[in-house]
Parts: sequence; C-alpha cells; structure tokens
Amino acid sequence: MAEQEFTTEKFQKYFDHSSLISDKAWDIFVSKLIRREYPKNATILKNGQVENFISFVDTGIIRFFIPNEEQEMTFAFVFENELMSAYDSFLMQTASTYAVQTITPTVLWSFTHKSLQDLYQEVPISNVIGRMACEELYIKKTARELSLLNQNAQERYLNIFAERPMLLQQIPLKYIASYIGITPQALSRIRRRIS
Amino acid sequence: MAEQEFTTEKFQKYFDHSSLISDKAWDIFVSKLIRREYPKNATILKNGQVENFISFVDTGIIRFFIPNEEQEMTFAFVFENELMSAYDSFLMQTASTYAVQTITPTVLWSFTHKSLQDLYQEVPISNVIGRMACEELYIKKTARELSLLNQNAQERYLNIFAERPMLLQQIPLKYIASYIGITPQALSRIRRRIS
DNA sequence: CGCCGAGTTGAACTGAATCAAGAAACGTGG
DNA sequence: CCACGTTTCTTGATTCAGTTCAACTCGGCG
Repeated sequence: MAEQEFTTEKFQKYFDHSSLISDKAWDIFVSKLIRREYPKNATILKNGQVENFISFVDTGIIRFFIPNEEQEMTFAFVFENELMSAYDSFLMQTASTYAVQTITPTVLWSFTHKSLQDLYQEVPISNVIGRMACEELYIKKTARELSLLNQNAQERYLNIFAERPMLLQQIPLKYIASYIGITPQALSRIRRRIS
Repeated sequence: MAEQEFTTEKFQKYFDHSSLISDKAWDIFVSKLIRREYPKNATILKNGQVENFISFVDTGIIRFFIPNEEQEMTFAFVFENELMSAYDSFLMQTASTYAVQTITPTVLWSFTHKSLQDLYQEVPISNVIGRMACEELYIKKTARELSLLNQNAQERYLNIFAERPMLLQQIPLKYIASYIGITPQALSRIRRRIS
C-alpha cells in the first residue's frame, strides 16, 4: 500500500493522545487516508471548487485567501499538526468562496467527503474526526474574531510572533499583513518599531 | 408533557425543511427538548460556566459578550430561528470565556450535552443536529471574520441594517457599536451621515 | 421633579491607509 | 554564475476613519 511507504505517525498522535481508538479502527482509518504532496506555492483548492477533503497537515504551511478582489486577502494559516479544510464548503458541499495554497512544501493526509461518510457508518468512533475538525476550526475562528475586535495590529502581530516565532520567517510579510488586517507598509513600520 | 403545551413547530421547520426525519425520530427528539424562557436582559450563561445546551431560538434576541474588561464587548447576536450555543465551551465542556444574555424576552428549545450524546447513539440521524449547529455557527463566524477584515465600520453597519432592519431597532446602539468594533460615538456619527 | 443611563455632538489626537519612490531579494534565462 | 527584471520590503508625506475626552440632550423611572 502506498500509505505504508510513509508514516501516519503524527496523524495518529494528533487524534489519539488518549489511546481511545482500537488498532482495528486505526487500520480502517488509515486505509481511507490519502497522502497528498505539494511543492511550495501550489494551489490545493481554487475558489469556486467544492472542498472534497478534511486534511491533516503532516508537513508544511498553508494559507487560505480570497483572490480576485483588487488585492487578495489571506485570512488563515494552517501549520504542521493541524487540521485543514475549506470547512464550510466541505460541510455543505458547495463552491468555496476562497482558495487554498501552500506556502512551503506540504504533505497532507486526507479523508474525502465520501470516505468520511462511510467511516461514520462503519466505525462510530470516527465521529471524533468530524468533531475534532469542527472543534479545532471553530475554536480558532472564535479566537480570531476576538483578536480582530479587541486587539490592534501591533498586538496581533506580537501574538503570532509569540506563538510561531520561526514559522513566521517562512511566510511572506504581505500575507501576514493581510492576515492581520493591515497593509504591508503598516506592518513594515510595526516591525521596525518593535526591533 | 410540558413540551406539548408549547409548539416546537419552528424548531421542526428549521431542522427538517426536506422532511428527512421520521415521525418516530421526531418524537424522540422532542422528548429530549427542554423549553427555556427568559425575560429581557436575563443572563443565560455566565462566563466561567460550562455551556450545557445547544438551543434553538424560538423567540427573542440574544447577545454574546465578554464582560469584566474595562468595557464589555458584544461579539455576537442570535435571532429567532437560529441555533445558539457557547459552542466552544459546549464542545470541549470547559469554562466559557464569555457570557450570554437576552436582549428581548426569549424562548429556547434546548438539548443538553448529555441528551445530545444519547441521541447520537439512539438515533443516527440526530447527527444532523450536531452538524447543522456546527455548520451554522461556523459559517457565521467565517462571514464575520471576512467582514471584520475587509469592511470598515460603516459598511458593517449597513450590512446588518440590510439583513435585519427592524430587529436592529430593538438592540441598544452601544451593543451594535461594540459588535461592529467601534465606539458608540463613532456609530452615532455614522448613523447621522447615512440618514 | 430630579436623576441616570443612552445617545448625540464637538474638538483634538492617533493609527493606519494611500500614494509614491527607492532598496533588497529572488528567479529566470543567457 | 552573473545580469536582468520582477516582486517584496522599506521609508516618507499626506489624508482619513475612528478614538478619546468632554459637554450637552433626551427619555424613562424613582
């Protein structure tokens, strides 16, 4: 099997820190997993397409953005050991309003929509996957909403910096700027002020 | 049964617009529903408490806010025919970082955390409830994130106004201001400019 | 009747946008 | 491996939306 040439170790650690899931269930999970690999700056999902996957990021950095506006807007980053999906598109199986792209070379372990539905039927405990995806994505969005409401740009930048000091160096400033909600110029000035 | 004195009609319409759910399943659903009623300005959930419910708003307007900061911040409104929960607290069963309060007299139909877990076991289709809650809440948050990122205060106000012209009149301006992310003074000026 | 919170209005200030131009880094082809 | 062009980042000057502080109005309620 293709899967066995690569390790799903990180994936398993992520989902089963408390070892609730039997070996048998794991075998089924893993049999449905698809390994996807991308170089840097590769498009994972175009806006207008329907998201077909919930993916675990084994390696790499990914960004979500809205293109075609006068200037595109990056509104999310996903890092190693996190779940990733254009979740609203995935849930409703409707066209995504945003696009997804790699920033660095990326390896994903993905469930398709169909295989996840199958899993829900076959292996009740696989609900943890759907639930954890929802939890992770929802909690992140809540945190972000609050950050956008009651922090200013500099505070937001310092926060990201505190959480991901080194990863940040791999992300172009203009993406970070639009994520923070300011222009690249403004972010450049903030950076100078800090150092 | 207490439930039968009141009508769960709106609730049923909301969940079953395509009549997928059998009468039998509905009976089980309804048997687990708890009716909760509040006057205006009543506290539904204090920050620090664990959210025990996913609720359907039959009647009323509710706000979510973060208290105890120098000035509290309202970050969400929920209206009639929508689902409502301090969902991150509910999912993880951890203390909520925010509080929930009624703005107008309110009637909720609520599932407890426990009864929802039971339902998942007994009635497979009840997953639609969890999924629809997640969908609704997630999609709302996504829309809001984008609004906070690429609209200014005036655009955000006009949007709410377009979506909920009359409901808005029932919500104190200061709540709307903090929801939009500006001061009441600034919102007052925006209003004048518009009319 | 007077108080109090909510909303309005004004003036000074500030953080970030915009416009513009230069410096540094990056990739591609010769 | 260098030279070139393109993109990214920095810096400056100006403008603007929204904050802050302060005073005043209005409506509801004791």
